[in-house]
Parts: sequence; structure tokens; C-alpha cells
Amino acid sequence: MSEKKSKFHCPVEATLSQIGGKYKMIILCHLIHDGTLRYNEIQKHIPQATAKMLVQQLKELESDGLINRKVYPVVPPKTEYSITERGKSLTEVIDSIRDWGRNYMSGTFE
Amino acid sequence: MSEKKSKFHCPVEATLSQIGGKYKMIILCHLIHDGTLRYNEIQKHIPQATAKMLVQQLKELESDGLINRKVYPVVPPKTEYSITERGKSLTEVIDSIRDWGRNYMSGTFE
DNA sequence: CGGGATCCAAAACGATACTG
DNA sequence: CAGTATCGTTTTGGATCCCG
Repeated sequence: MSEKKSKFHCPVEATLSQIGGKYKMIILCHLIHDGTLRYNEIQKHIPQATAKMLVQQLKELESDGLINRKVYPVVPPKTEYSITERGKSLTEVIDSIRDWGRNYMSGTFE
Repeated sequence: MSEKKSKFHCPVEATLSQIGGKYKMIILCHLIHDGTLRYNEIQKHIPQATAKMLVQQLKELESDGLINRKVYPVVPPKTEYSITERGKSLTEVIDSIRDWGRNYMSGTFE
């Protein structure tokens, strides 16, 4: 087989297909640097995201193997999210984006 | 004044506000590594983008100071795009994204 | 050749209400 | 607490035709 002619014209597209979602890089950034977080902790970090969006993005990240989701069978519910090894491989990407953003926000480029 | 309470909750968002558009990172990648390109050369590099989308993204990149647009007053028209110094500051970001994508495409993570 | 203008479809996103 | 379901809006993207 292997007639799969590669879905992507450019490697950049391949990366974006995994982390191009609106909140995905932000989620990864927090999970990489803060470690394991509960659902509502993530929500506090990203207050502009609605629950629907957050859950959706978390699910996609999980099914792409970038984050882990662990549900504790207790009441009230408790769910923890953490970065996977595969997710950690994005550390350089996320950090460079974060660093550029810091410079941008501090006015270095304006 | 300075009552601008910072539009971004996270530096990652700041970066995405500049290069988060669908084709922006791909455009920047080509302009960074290939140098100056004519409009139709960019289009050949990104065949899945329609003219409308491409022009839109190029305009936004230009008004954000990340790329230059030079129009030659000749017939037929000729327009060249190139990276600005500010745009070059994104080289690390773009390269890390491209590098991760290369690994992803070559199956390292699958 | 390098667009602009218009119209339209689809996807992304958000507000609200509800649930185990 | 950690979601799900539904609906409506907004944004994104594309097809087509037009222009200097």
C-alpha cells in the first residue's frame, strides 16, 4: 500500500493539525510547566474558554496522545490532566511561542 | 492612559494573535527560508489556499509588520513579498514548528 | 498577473440550560 | 465537579466573476 501521498504540503501544517486548535497550545503550555492539573484549574487558567470548548480541545489532545486524562471515581468528580511523553516533545515549540509572546507583550517589537 | 489591561491572559495567545491564521505560519516559513517571493510563487507553495485567503493572510501579516509587500508598476503586474526584521524574529518559532512537523510526518511519534 | 467584490457553505465558537 | 446537549452566532473558507 503506502499510497498515502501525505496529507500535508508542508511540515508546518502537520504540527498545526495537532496543536492548531484555539486553546490547544495554551493548554499544553500550562500542563507542561505546571504539571498535572484538574479540570477546573485549567479553566481558571483559560477563563475566556467556555466549558464546551475546553472539553473539546482536551478530548482532541487526548485522542492525539498529547495529554492524559485520569478520572477518579469519587463524588464530587475529580479529573486530572497531564502531559504525555509525546506531548513533552512539543516543549520547544510551545516555549518558543511563549517566549516570543512575552517579548511582544513587553513591547520589544512595538 | 495605559489603561490597556493587556488583551492576553497568556503569552502564547499574544503570539497566536499575530501568526495564528490558517496559512500565516506557512507563508512565514517560506518567506524566511526561500527569501523574496512573488505572489504566484507563494500560491504554488500553498496550493490548497484560495487567492482570497492568501491575499487576506498576506495583508494581515503586512499590517502587523511581519512581511513587506512591494508592487512593481509594470504590466503585467508584479508583486513581491519578503520577510521583515520583525518577521525574522519568528524564525525560532517557525523552525521549531517545522521541525516537529517533520518528525511527525516521518513517523517518529507514531 | 495580482488581486477585489460578492455570495454562500461549513466549521468554529459561544451562551445557556441541564446532568450524574 | 466535570462535564453534555442544544441552539444561535461568528468566523473561516471557497466559488465565481470582475478589474487595472
